[in-house]
Amino acid sequence: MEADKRGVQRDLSKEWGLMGAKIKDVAALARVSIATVSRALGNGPVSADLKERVEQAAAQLGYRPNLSARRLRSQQSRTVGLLVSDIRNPFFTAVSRSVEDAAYRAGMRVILCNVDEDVKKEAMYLRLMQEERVCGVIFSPTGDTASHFRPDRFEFPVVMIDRAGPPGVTDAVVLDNMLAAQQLVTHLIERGYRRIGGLFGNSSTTGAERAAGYEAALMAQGLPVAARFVSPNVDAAVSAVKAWLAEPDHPDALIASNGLLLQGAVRALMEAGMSIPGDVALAGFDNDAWTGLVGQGLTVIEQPVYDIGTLAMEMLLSRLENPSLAKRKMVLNGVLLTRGSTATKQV
Amino acid sequence: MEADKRGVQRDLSKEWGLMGAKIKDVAALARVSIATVSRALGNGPVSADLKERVEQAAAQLGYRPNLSARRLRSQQSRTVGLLVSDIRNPFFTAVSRSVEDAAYRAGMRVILCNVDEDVKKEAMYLRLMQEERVCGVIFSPTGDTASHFRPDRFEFPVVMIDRAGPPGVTDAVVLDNMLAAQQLVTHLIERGYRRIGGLFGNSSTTGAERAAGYEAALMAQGLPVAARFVSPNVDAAVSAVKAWLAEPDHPDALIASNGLLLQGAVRALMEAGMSIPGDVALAGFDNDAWTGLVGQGLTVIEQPVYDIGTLAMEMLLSRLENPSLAKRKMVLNGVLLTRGSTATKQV
DNA sequence: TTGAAAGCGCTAACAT
DNA sequence: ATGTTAGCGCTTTCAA
Repeated sequence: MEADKRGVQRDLSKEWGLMGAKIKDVAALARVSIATVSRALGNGPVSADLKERVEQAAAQLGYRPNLSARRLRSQQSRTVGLLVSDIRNPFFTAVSRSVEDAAYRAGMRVILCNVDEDVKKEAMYLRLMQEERVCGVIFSPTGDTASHFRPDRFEFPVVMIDRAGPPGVTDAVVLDNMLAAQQLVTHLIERGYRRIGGLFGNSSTTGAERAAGYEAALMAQGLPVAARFVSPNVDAAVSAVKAWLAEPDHPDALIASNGLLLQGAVRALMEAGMSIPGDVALAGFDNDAWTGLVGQGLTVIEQPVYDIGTLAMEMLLSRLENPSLAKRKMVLNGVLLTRGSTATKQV
Repeated sequence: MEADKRGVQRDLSKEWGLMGAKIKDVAALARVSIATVSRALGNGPVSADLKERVEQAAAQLGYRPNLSARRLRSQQSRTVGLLVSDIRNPFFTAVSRSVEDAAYRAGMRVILCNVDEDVKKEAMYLRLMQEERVCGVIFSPTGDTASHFRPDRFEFPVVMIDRAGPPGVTDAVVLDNMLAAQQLVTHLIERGYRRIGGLFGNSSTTGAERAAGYEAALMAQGLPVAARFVSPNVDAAVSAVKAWLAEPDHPDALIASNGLLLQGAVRALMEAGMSIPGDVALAGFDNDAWTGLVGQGLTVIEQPVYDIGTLAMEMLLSRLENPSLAKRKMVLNGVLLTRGSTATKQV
């Protein structure tokens, strides 16, 4: 033991930033026990001079604690998982930034997983979250996962974002989708449009809710309903809208239920040589950066993206502190941004 | 606060019932040794019937191996880190998707970290990568990190993407930035533009290289050089371009060195009431989805985004297999997509 | 305040 | 082919 200590010290003092130093190397160099090192680097009670010695030794060795060992021993991962349905959707990148900010403020790490609207990947990632023993997961469920989700199968609490399941199953932070869609439709009606088509994602509760709001608003005015459901990606929207526009009595206004579909709608209209709003008015969800740059700008419902992430994280932390609390669903409101794409209809 | 967090963990395990089954529980239920369980679930030599029994027991208990324990014991994380400079930049989300695809094909996980063009965050994440004991890191360095980077301070190999440091320091996959910028400038000259301004990111080698190509192409033709450098974000570009346009002899064409700056330029032009390309022609980098939707479309250099991620991952894997290989830099070529924003100048 | 020692859950030598 | 056992690097009792 004595010999060991001296030997280590000799070897290490030569090296300037020896890689792969372990806690016992630091202990040897600082001539303290490994327990003292652990306490000095964590927040245990250590005398000032020992703490100083330990920190110096750690710095000299370039010591970095092994997180696997730490997590195994302490049984805490201080990590939350974030499963987003599609990383290419700016809505989710914005949310993930705020989740990460909030997590770091709370001293937690984030594992960001891109489910890519793929149920298999989603299941795989949920399994991974268990294997990583995360404290909790913020989750935007794909397809009908939201309705089938069994939180009792997981050892961590889940906060759903953007898409929620049945009430009382998990916590959730969502937009008031029905209201938002109604606002959009009402706005189009006020601007003089009567044949209003709706393009919705076919793989989320969000799409369904927005479709419901769309229908309700139209039926309240006795106007015809024409909702179409497609995969939530640009290409699917392009084909759907192109086909639609080729029909004789196509809509004179369109709403798209997320940023990707909205983008597809714009492309389809452009490729069909139609003007916005001259031939077809257009409105949608998500105030993605580009929506202000197309034509006279696109009218959209802006979601409070940053708040959604922050609130989801807060909800998760409060759930961790108080697991027995009743499940909560937080409903936020979007803001209608009126732009040129829904200018008053010219007759 | 500290006690709170520890308390939280204890409560959780009780509250969520299902105390995670461990390998010894599976062993007990299957009436085999824990080593047999480990082998049966991994790929050790196990007889068919025991393997069957183990798998059944594991399924029955909902057993999930503890990755921290596995990694600690096996001394390998099978994880690569991916540090991107800005997750809001579609270039990086596209790259991250391909990195992830390639990683999973190789049986590895990815930790995606958003550095947010912040050197402090970057240093923090590099530290984290060490603590996670990742096998390697794919890294888009911020600011002048690329030139100062000391790979010998890290225990893992690094492949830089998008931005490379001095030759021979790390592996890298980059675009031929000089050539691409020259192509853009040459194209504008051919289309009749003579006062060509350049807007470049001030915090990356990429911006600098593209500026160099821009200057070279102009000087070769004896045309005036007017390069400006700004933070690589939309708002900075908007202010810079607005101020520029207010000057008496402002450019009649502009190139922007990435998708974010290009977006800012479009906004500035629109807000200044200027037409593209009538008042000012515009071209840039990155074929982001929206660039085809603005006006008559924006002329851009398209990067092989998916390939960049795939190649970076391949390079990392080959480096892991053969650490002593000489450092390699792979240079890819962009493709010029000509669109309406650089239509021939009208006199 | 400090140190010795017992594991966290798992894999891999080494036995059988 | 299967079981026994020794740790991986760390945190955290328990003593002193």
